[in-house]
Amino acid sequence: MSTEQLKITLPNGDVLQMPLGTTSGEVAAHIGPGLAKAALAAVVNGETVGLMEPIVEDAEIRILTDRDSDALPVLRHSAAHILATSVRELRPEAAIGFGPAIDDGFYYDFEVDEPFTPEDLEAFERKMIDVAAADQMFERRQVSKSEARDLFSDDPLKLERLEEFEDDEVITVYANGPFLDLCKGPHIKSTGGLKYFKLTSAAGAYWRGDEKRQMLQRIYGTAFHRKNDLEEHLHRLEEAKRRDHRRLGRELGLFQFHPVSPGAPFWTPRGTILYNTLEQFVRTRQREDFLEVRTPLMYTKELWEQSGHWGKYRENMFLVLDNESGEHNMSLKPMNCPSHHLYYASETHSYRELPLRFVTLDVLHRNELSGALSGLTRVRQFAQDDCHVYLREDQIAEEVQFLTDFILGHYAAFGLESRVKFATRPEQRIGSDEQWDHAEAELRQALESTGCEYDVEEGDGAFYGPKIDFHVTDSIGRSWQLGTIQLDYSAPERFGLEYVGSDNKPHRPVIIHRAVCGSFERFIAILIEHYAGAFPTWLAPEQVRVMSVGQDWDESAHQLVEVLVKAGIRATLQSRETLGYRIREAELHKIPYMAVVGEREALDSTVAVRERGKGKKQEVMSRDSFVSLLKEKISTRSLT
RNA sequence: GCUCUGAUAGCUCAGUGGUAGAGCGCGUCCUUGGUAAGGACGAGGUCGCGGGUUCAAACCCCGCUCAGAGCUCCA
Repeated sequence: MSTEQLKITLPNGDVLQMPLGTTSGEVAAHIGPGLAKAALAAVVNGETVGLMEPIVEDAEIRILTDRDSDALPVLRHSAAHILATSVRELRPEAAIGFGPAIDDGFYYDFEVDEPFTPEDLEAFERKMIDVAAADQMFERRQVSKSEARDLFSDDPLKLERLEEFEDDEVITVYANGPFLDLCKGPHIKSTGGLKYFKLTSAAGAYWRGDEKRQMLQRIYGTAFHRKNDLEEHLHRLEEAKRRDHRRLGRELGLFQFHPVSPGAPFWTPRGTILYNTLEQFVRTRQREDFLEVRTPLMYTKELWEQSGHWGKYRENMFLVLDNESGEHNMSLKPMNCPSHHLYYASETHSYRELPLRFVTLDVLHRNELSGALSGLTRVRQFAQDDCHVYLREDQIAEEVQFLTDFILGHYAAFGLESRVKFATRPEQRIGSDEQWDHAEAELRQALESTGCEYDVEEGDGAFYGPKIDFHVTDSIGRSWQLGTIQLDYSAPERFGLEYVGSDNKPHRPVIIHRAVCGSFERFIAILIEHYAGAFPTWLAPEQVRVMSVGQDWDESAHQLVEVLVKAGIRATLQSRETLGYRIREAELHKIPYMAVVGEREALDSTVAVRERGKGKKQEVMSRDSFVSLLKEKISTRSLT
């Protein structure tokens, strides 16, 4: 029997002739011994596969080494198996669930009687080192479903998964040493390929993510090809901890929480300045093109029935008892939309008036699950910079362009980099396919016309319409979803909204939901972490800390404070303790400017200015120059 | 909400079935300072709340509250 030849195309365009059934590992070896050694996996016709898998058709092939980010999930998935191998060795009674690679690493779920302790994790980690040292091969096998049933007869969770396959389906299993898993792979060659890894945490997780099913114990870990990458990753985690807004919020005295109102922040005087400054910034930017309205915080259920919230969102609403009827037939508002719709409907509108943009910064309440609350990023009471635009269909493109510029401009003011995502129809939705086709086309075209780059997220739209989501990346590379532009054809129907067209006939407007900050609370949390608490001058709760060298110069220092305050600058005097102590205190509180007054400065009306984080490098300037410098920084909202 | 972990001074945390500890912060006094901690003394705690076990509970057990991690990634 003559061997059939395969055409193997390499990334550089070279074509190799290899026999049918050649493995990608053999291809790598054919290219060179260096590559064979470095090879971890391969991409064959777009699919990531292990090196031992035979190639059965002509293929474009790319060998993955530790330089390819595509190779990381393979390593991490193998790390998950090595973890399970170790857990099975130390805790043989543990039933194995799933163990995939995830964005930052991997996890594996186990069903055990006793949850894992930190000591268990350490023991598993040590055992993983042994397993890696044993250099067990990852062997891929294909079996029938009934064979698989025998192989996994002791693994109830695997058996459950197995039953979801067709009876004649070929099942792939992977074995390394004593450990066998139902797994499509691919994996690295052998356990020895795992060198730089760490188990990070353990927590409960529902079997198959279903809260009605049993709780398994999940172990999280991460793994990298290179030591440097692991160290960088761990360093990033440390850095995130250092910048945690909950910690900085306490240290800098910005906000507090109290058990008597879970999920609702208390803003301190400093935090309130920060909040108000942000709010004022938002108001200033919206003064010309938006109409701010204040609306009630509480509504009867009739409104929520009309908006659809009573049916779909009631679990998240704080219902209020009406003493007269004895019923919970009112609710604090979780969103502003219905009140804006009501206001729109209260007058007859001409097509000439549109677009109309109503903005409300009121307090909203949403009853989030207690376990979901977290600092300022997930709260029960917050305020959105919430806007609803009422417009004609022919205005959509122009409006989306306007709003997109507006939103991106907001993030740029804080030095936040942004990314745009276009989210299309979700599975659960209202409205006909024709409506969706139309809405998506409109929105996409509008987005195209802005010229900004965007990713498409299929199925991620709101149930009433497609949307554009705005994500920002903070200074340590974490991504946050903030702003949104959502097209809504449904609410105008529900609320019977109309405008009078040039034909003197009623027409239905379209609504765009728009938020920029998301919520002020969350946005402030992001700012705190982004700046690590060192706010630019215009945002800093205290902008200048004035200190005298000694009490003899207190009077002079006090005069400087008065000049600064009169100029609208947030300045305070600190004259106790030694100068060194006060400098340290001001640095730790991340106050942008320290202004020192001593004999020299008092005599010629100057001030010695020290900038936060710049150490001893100081500049002596006239008091007028200092005031001008500060005014310039503040009015331009300088980020430096 | 569910699983696990935790809750001790304003903050960060140590600690033990038998009298409550440190550092920082705070107060008073001394020091009168030139750019990241001057010194002395002192005040401050129903050890989260409620029950139980015990001669004795802040410590052991149960419940509650609040907080933290996780509960989307699918052989």
